[in-house]
Amino acid sequence: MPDSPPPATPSRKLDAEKTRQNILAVARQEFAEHGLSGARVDAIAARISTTKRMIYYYFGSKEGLYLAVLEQVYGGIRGLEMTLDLDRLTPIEALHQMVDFTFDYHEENPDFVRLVSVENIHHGAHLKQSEKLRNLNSSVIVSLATILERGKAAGQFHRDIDAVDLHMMISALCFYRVSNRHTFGTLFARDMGAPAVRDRHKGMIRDAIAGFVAGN
Amino acid sequence: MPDSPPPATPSRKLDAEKTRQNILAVARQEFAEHGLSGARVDAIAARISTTKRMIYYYFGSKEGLYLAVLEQVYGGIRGLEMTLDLDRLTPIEALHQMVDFTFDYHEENPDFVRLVSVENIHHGAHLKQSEKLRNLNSSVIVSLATILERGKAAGQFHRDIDAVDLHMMISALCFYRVSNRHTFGTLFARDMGAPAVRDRHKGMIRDAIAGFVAGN
Amino acid sequence: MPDSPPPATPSRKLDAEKTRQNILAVARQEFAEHGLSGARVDAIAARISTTKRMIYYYFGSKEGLYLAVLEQVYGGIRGLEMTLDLDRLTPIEALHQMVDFTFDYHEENPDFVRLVSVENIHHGAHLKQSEKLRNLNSSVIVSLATILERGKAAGQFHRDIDAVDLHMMISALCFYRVSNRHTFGTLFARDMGAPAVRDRHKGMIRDAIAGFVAGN
Amino acid sequence: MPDSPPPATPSRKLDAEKTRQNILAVARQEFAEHGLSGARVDAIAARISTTKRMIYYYFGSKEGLYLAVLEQVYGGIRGLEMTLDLDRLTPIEALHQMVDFTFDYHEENPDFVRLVSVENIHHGAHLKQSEKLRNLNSSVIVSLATILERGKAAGQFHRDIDAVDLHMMISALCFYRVSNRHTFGTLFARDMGAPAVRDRHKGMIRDAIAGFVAGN
DNA sequence: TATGAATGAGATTTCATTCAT
DNA sequence: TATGAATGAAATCTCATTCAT
Repeated sequence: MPDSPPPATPSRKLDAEKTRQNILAVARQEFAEHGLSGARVDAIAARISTTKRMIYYYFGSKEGLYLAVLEQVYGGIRGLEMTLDLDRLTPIEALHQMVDFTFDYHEENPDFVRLVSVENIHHGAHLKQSEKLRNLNSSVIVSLATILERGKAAGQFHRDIDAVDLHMMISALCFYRVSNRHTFGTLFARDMGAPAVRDRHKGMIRDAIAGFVAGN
Repeated sequence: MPDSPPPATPSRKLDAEKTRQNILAVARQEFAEHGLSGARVDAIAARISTTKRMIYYYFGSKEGLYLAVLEQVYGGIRGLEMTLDLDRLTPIEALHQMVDFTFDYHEENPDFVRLVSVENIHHGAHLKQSEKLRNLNSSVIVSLATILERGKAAGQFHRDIDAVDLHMMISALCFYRVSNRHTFGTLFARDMGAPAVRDRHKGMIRDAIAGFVAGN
Repeated sequence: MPDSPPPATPSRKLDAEKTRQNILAVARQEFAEHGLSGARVDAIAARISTTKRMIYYYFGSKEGLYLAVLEQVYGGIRGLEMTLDLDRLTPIEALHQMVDFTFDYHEENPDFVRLVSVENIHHGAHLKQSEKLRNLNSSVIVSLATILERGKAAGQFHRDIDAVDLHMMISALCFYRVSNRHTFGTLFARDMGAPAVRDRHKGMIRDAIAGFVAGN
Repeated sequence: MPDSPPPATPSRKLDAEKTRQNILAVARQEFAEHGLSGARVDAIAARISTTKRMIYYYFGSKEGLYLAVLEQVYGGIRGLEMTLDLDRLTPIEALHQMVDFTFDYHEENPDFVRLVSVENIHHGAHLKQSEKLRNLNSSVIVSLATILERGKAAGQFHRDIDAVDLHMMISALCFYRVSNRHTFGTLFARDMGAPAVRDRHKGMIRDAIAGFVAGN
């Protein structure tokens, strides 16, 4: 009785948070791998250290868990975007940096790409319904707007383009390579994961975007 | 009474084919709407005049039906691509035409876009497994290669680019707008379906591709 | 018009009988392989030259077909039994001959063995219901009775045994080897199909039966 | 109220095991009665207090359940065989005991006989696939080998016979009476279940085996 | 006589979720 | 807070049989 009483509330809370994160990490993989409908609560349960009941305890339902995954995953990229320090670079360098970041993030996070695809199959219903996600102010638009402004002021960019549209173009080029890797790769006999292909594509996209913004 | 008597013996066969096509059309919508896992055979059955049993009679399984849909849908775009007559146009006009076709096709066939997304969530497993689909050699690559060659010969294109890579860029820009419509539209408060937006994007993509291929 | 008009009714009938036999042969294999419940009408249909409809046309139902198979199969062994000519042999030789015939028939007709097993799983319901089968007078009992009588008269057999019981013993020993081949063979690591095993068993059974009937 | 309060925590686990056993017992009857293909999961469910869902919860599939039944049933006879204490008997008494045990077990457990027949219709596929069943080393072979050895040493047995072959003969004679009860009984107008018949057969088999092993 | 299409009924199996302790 | 057992509802799929011509 005198020795090692169970530590009080704080550790409990830590354990709880750890459990939550454990579930979330496994769920992310499952949802990314199989989609919302295709993922199995049982499969997630089988891979976590606690029991299936905890999923419902912490997240209420399969959809609740999916939403939490979505929030975590979008939070991740938004957080990283904010760490970009582009003001010290020239407009062209900053734009290259932006493209490189976007390219690398998609390349390195195929789960993110897949989850966004999944969410679009569901018409973005969960994203629309999540206050947290709707309020995610995307610093990337501000960053791009600043770059465009500075480039124009410097006489280097002549294209009249909206920052959101530019972001869409960059995203499209970086996203598709990963999202459509399997169909495109199969139909055109390309190994979309090969390093040489990746590097070539990165250069192409950088050039295309820079050339486009520069205008003529 | 005198007009349109039921056709004689062949009617049976026509009915069978009609039934098949009927199922296929409904299935396409369901799979596009809910994905492979999310689609319900019952829901498809409920929308056709025959019974659920017929689905299995004609397609063997839910996956067999999905595969048939995929084959039909890919066959559709490949068929249209072959009708493009670009040889009479200048290289620049031909490239514009190519972009316009690709843009319009994605814009007008969101089901195609969604089905391709769905297939990628499944790692392109069905596409890989279908001999019919693997043998679909895309005339679009030949067309693009010809355009690039002619443009270079005419001194109008300076970019050294592979036709497949160029096709990927065009596709990416046209696909993403539709595939990621919901998440992108929500996060950046854009109505991706608005005619004005559509026209602006079409111009942007045309310019970006033309500029890129021209090189500098 | 003058040349080769389709031959009239007789050929029709021959074709019909041929079709019937064709179906029957395939059905026998299917029922022997999978049992009554396990056999698939579709599988049988897929293997016959005519269509599935013919099965129902000729046999009425799956059960009707099964019954026809059963009748054919029992008719086969009963017919052969009647060709045995044992009267010219000594009682002991005749008994040996009887055992050899029974042994060989089971060994060479595993389908018969399997069908009888299947029918027993169904409590012999079809056999009981078939007038044709109930009326199959088994000459084997008469043959055995005669052998026993002659052997006793000759002072060679001392055992007081009923011909039906003797037939059961012979059948049991010959049937089990084939019917339980898979479980027995697996549990006791014996290859029940090996020629050496077969020959040894045949000798054993002959000896056991002869010894038993001789009495002591 | 005062008596038999529900047991505390372990009750859950006991209930689970009870549920499992309950399903197993009913399934045994169903599979014995209708075979693997003919048995209906619904029918099994209808006879137990819990729902059909539980069958899948505990056994995974219809085949899984069938396998569990098979393992239980084979375990049953093997377990009993091990309780035979034959060493204190004379070789001849021990052999009689062995035959009697085998005879009685088959007579009293027609479900076992039917299940073995069913499994043979399926080519022993499940037995072969079950590690548990493949590892059931049958003490009966050792017992028989010992009896044979002792009998020979005592100059009472002169037959050179393999214990496995001897086991096959005993099993065949005991198994067939039960397995082929319906067809044999019908074809030869014998009530195979009648006590008088049973006793006569038991004596016959005992004599036949003893006489065979004794040799002459 | 022959046939391809069709089908109702019911089979097995799956799944997210909740209960009892 | 935690857990193993349980479950209703619905999903996919199968099968012997019949229809329309």
